[in-house]
Amino acid sequence: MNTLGMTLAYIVRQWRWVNDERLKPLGLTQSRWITLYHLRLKDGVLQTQLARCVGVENPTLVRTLDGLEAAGLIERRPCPDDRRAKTVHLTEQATPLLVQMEKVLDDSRQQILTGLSEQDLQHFSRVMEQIKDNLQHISGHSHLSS
Amino acid sequence: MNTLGMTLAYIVRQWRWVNDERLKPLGLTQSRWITLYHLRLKDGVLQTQLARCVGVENPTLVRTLDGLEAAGLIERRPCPDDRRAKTVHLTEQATPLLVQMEKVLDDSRQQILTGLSEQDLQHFSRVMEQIKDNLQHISGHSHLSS
DNA sequence: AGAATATAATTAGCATGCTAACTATATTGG
DNA sequence: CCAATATAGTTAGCATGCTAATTATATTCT
Repeated sequence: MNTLGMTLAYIVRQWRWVNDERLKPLGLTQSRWITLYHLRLKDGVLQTQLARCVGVENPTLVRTLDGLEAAGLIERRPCPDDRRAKTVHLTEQATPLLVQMEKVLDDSRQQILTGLSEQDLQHFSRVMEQIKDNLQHISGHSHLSS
Repeated sequence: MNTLGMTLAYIVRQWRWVNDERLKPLGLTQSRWITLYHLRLKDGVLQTQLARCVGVENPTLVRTLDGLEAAGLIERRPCPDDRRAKTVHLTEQATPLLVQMEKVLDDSRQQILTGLSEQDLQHFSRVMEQIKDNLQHISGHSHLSS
């Protein structure tokens, strides 16, 4: 029956668990890592834009950023063009962490996708994209930017 | 890069959102539905076994069952063989709901998987199973029973 | 210009996942 | 038989997703 959806949810939870476990020594969690990952691509974006990239709602990102700011890994600066807005920046302390983080998560990814050919993964990704499109069509929004 | 994992997580959240939205009129949520679904297959199981089927930890299930019990959809009964344990049972009030629920979620599923052939889905499921196996190998546990 | 509306960030509070620690009972080993 | 250990259910508290409502500032329309 709907085993597909349930299995998918289970995989996502397990994947997060593995990542969280391995990021613990670095003082990171998966949600923090994802945010840093997107920040590295677009340092200095507005929060709202960052939330879109990460694929979460604004209040969700606010809390993640609070944590990262407290940990000294990012900085929020007032946006000169718009006094409501803030831009988000990586700090220097973040740089070495990013490298280690990358390595840890590449390892995880490789282990998790062991035994799957490039072709398998391409097919899998195509199906995922179709499902994502269908969902966005249903729900109306289209959160994710990238 | 790790877009695969992030896309997967996003899909799961969106899927849940769609289901929750549509189950709202029935007073249900996805987690409650999943629990009822498994209960229908194995009415009268022990909580711990049910948690395994659902694929969540015991405390997570406890809270879901609290909600379902308060809504009059399930019943916890003391287990005659083991005074620590309880068995979980669907109530009569649950029966009509199960039918409606099933219909709602079949519709969702069909919409969400629109445009994908049987073959696509089989391939997709094979890859999912491989990923699940890899994750279970990494994390040591093997929560999910079915 | 000024009123109405829209947008950026935040706060508050809910849902659902988790681990750690507790209580009551079973089971096992000396 | 009884002490040590294991197991079933629960509680407490954290993480991370969400929506609704707030505050401050921009934008738009008359």
